[in-house]
Amino acid sequence: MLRPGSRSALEELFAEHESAADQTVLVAAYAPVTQISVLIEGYVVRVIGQDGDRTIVSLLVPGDLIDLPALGLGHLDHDLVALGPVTLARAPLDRLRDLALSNGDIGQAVWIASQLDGTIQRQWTLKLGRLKASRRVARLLSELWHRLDMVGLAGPDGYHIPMTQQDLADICGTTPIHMNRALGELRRLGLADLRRGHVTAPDRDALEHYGAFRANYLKARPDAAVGVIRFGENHILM
Amino acid sequence: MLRPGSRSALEELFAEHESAADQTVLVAAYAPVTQISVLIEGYVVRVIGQDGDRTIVSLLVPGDLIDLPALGLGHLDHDLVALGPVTLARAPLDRLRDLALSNGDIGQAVWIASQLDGTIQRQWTLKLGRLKASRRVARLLSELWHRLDMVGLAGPDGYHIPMTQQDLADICGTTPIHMNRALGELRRLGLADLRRGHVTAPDRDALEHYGAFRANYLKARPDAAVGVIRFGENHILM
DNA sequence: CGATACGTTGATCCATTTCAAGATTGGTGG
DNA sequence: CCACCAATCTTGAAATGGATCAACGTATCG
Repeated sequence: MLRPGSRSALEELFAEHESAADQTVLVAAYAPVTQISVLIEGYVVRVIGQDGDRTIVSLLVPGDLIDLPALGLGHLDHDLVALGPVTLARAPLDRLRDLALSNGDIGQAVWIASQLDGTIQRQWTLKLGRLKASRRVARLLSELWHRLDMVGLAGPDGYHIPMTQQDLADICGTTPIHMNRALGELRRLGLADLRRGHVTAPDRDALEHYGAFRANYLKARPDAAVGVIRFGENHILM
Repeated sequence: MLRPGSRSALEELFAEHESAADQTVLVAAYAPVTQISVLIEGYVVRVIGQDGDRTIVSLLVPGDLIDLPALGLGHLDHDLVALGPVTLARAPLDRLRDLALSNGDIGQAVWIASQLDGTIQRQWTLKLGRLKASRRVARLLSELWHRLDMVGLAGPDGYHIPMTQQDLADICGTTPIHMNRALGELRRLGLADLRRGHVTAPDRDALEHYGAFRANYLKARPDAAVGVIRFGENHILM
């Protein structure tokens, strides 16, 4: 758990807010990174490749430190692109690094954030390696539902996220045409309905089961340092 | 670059050595992790799922900190399994964490190691999402070649690593039967030959091109803290 | 009211899985 | 040293998943 002093230090460090429009490239691949951002509102994707053959390798939700992979390396191996309009809170990379290295529980919190990201990435690798398209989407939707739950952005019957079928295809490694049919199958099976970014599912367990999803990988040990930071209206897990 | 004092502190911390046989489960998924290990000799894979539907989500080579993802979380979301006989150097998790938090350049080195891992993981996600089987193997072999080069374990014409076709299939998300045909295609194209763990490729550039592999993601910024630690005969990048 | 992006559907071809069987290799005990 | 066993590798044929090409519906927003 973050100590109150650490929490306020972080809130102060991330005081500067910023907005960006849909499709903005927030950080370009291999460009020097000097600021670390917390995603406050909206969604961001990690993208590798150009329009013709772009792949979305991660999806970030409010509360995520989006350019954390650059903390040690100084750059990202991918573009960060806004999925819909976004709001960020920025902090100088140097100052966050110093804070993480000098303050035990902040260092711990940043480690946990980084490694939960790694866990999710491995599960994406799993998803692509093992499942067919309709099960990949089911799994993705299940994972997102849990992650959004953690920051209070999901309802009991579903949630909203501005993804097109093209985006889903880029995430699940299929063509948009096939993604369309995969979504059709989920509807036909009564597992999930996704229209213009609105995800609804009558039976969450059935959806998770179809996507071979188990939520356990999204949780740190109970004794791990995790706290809640407040940014204006929003409170963010960290 | 690691300062000499930091280097000797690490060498002392990882003084305890240990060996394990092929297929040993070194660390089980979701079990508490109290020690962090550097892989000295041999290879280790991160495995999710049982024998029937197991997936290899990462492959670790000498020099890698194999249970680093547990540094913050306290456990791993996957099993660590020896691929062939291995030698490890172990350190208590607490002491490494304290060292990383109190000593700037060690903290930096551990961050870099962790984030290079993350980069590789994203590129695996990419590999599975975009490429067909024969190109996936080509890419995997290219990546491994570079990683082994970094620790002096690859030759000019190839390298050795004890992977069966079943292992390759588990890595590339195919059936072993199809993996066999994919390897056959690489041979037929004159790009790579893999027999009993011996990888040879006459034209490295051609192999990398076929696998759409660019080595840039494997490198940290030049100013990043990277050093070499010596463990008996072996010297390890860090 | 028309652009324009997004979603839907059909037909054909290629990649991959699945089921089934056989060949090669490395090691082990007699 | 040979015979045998078990694991690994190889090959074939049929069925499914997914890509590709092409066309058409349907929002949504100036």
